[in-house]
Amino acid sequence: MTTIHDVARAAGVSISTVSYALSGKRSIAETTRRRVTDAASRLGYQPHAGARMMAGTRTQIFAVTAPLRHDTYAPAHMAFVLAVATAARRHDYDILLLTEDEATKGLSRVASSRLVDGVIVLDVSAHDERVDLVRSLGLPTVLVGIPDDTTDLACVDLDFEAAVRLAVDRLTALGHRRIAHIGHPQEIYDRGSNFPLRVRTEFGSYTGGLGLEAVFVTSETDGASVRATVKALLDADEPPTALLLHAQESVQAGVLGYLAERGISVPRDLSVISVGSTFDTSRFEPALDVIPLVATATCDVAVDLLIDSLPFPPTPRVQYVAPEYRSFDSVAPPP
Amino acid sequence: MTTIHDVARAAGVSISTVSYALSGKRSIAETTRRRVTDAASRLGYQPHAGARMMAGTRTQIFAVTAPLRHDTYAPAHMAFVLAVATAARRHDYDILLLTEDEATKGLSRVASSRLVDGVIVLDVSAHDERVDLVRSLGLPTVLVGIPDDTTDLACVDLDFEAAVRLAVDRLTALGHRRIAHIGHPQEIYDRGSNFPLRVRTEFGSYTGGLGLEAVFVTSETDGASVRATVKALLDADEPPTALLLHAQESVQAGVLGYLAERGISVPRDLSVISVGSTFDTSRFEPALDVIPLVATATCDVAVDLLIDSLPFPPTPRVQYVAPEYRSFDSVAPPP
DNA sequence: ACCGATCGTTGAAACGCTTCGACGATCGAT
DNA sequence: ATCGATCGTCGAAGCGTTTCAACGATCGGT
Repeated sequence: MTTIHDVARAAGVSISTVSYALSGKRSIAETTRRRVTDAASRLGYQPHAGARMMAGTRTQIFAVTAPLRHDTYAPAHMAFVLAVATAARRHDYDILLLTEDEATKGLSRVASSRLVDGVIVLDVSAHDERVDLVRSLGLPTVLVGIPDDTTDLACVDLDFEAAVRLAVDRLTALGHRRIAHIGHPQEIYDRGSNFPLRVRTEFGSYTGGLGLEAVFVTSETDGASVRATVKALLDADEPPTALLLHAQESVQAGVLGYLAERGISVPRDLSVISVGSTFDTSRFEPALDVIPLVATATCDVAVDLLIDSLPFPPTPRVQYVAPEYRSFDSVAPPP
Repeated sequence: MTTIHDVARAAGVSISTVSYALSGKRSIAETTRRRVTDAASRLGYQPHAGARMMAGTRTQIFAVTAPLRHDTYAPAHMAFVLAVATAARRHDYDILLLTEDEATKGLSRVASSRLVDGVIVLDVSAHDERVDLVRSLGLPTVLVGIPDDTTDLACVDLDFEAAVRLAVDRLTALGHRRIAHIGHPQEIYDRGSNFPLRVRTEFGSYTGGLGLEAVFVTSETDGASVRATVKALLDADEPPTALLLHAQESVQAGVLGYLAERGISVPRDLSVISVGSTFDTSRFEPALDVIPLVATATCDVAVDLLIDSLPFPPTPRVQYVAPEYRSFDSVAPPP
């Protein structure tokens, strides 16, 4: 292993000069700096992580806690973890993965052992046990997702409310007055899951404010339930002319399958928009207009927030990421 | 932050006594040990990770590299990462997640900065660029999956060959003589993906050795291709009486869907076994007998191998995890 | 030609831990 | 009673880095 001593010797300077030359924390003559960086890269010098943690104030590691609940959609989950890792690497940070059963114990442990400089908390639910913990830990932390009580917390999330309004506006602009929102299984709402609730609530109040006829329905995820849900919706006296989907991939696919089966054409007979989806709706048959939940967008913001505040906790705030509408021609004026 | 000094003062002993009492590396009088451990837990003492790395030889961190290819099945991927993390925690190890674009650069970095004590390489393919790297790094490493050239490497994987034999034996015992193996898309085999090839090869040679009529077919993952593949199989002159499935979840579901559509009853008309699957085949309709690829089983072995060898690289070897047959009544004698 | 400021560089301290060598006390064997 | 071995404890060195205080050299202003 090559140490800072080796580099110093090779460059013919003292170790402090090497340290300053590489960190840029003091002015160093350009020629000296070159000699040092050359020697360093020639020897393949990498500072000893432990020594750096010990002497400096940074560990260059973030902890990420990402609970895997039984109804977690693994691809999205993975995408968020990866997005955090990628964003962190851009700032020379590595990611320490804390598993669910370690969510609290693990956080305390890495905090008091000074292993990490900060924490990214993923998939935050309305009442999340990790929230109180990070508050008490005083470790720089950013939450991805918004809990009920955001006191003292820095949170980042897609602006689901704006996303709903964006979708509804698009539909009303085309003349739709009767819109149905198909959501997640009931259990999700009961448990206080974060954004499904926010979507549902905003859908209710925004359409209400506009004087629209709006219906909200939950649906279990199995094929039969999905079909039954959509059937009930379409067989009503005054069926909706547009659907706002916020549910898992298989459910949305199931809805489209059932529509095709009944010979209902999208968007001619019925307009459909997918909101807050983490998967690719352009590969559906037919492709669906979508206001996606983009892992990279959200996680980039979260990591930037954390980096900027170091070594202190970020200023408490709720940072919304603006929604973006992606059109694949699944909406049209009502028939 | 409470340091070893604080504990020493509280317990009325020297810091070296604290260190020995907590590590157990020298004999300490029982009463002294008690005083120390009491003080430590009372003060909530956690050794400083950096200091420990610096002084000791262990960092208590493993790196995990888990590339996310475009055809990676995310739930399985996640399950393996989690399984490694969980197994590692049992030995007081944390997991540093290396993302795909960092697969090689990241490995070198954590190696030369002495950030990790070892590496777990997940989802190894036949010709994996990470393999040469870990060989040259000399860092204790265990691969999950088996590359073509295993020289100097410690590898762990399900015994896919034995799994195939187990499945075939089950079928022949019931009297089946014509078995078809539906595999992954052609691309997967072309790329040299590891276990799909091993399954295909063993299926060919084992059924050949038994004098069975065996067919191997690939299938793209879209619904139409799956249906076409199965149709061709069943419309042959002498159609198979049993299917051995080794493909992704949607393909296996598609096969079952098409069978149902054609009014073919499993297992009355056709026996079906799923091999090396990472998902839950018992929730299929009908449920499928399966020889699963269990993430926890494999990763536990991998982590144990690594832990046991520390601080040296593990003895090179290929360690197979025995397959296990789980019956859900999807096989029966041929009609 | 001299003084103070600025610039580039250096030695040394400090970070918290592990571990080695040493030392007094205790004990069993002679 | 004496000696050697064993046991429990301790002081101090050392791990590789960052950073502070300090120092000589250079330079512009008088």
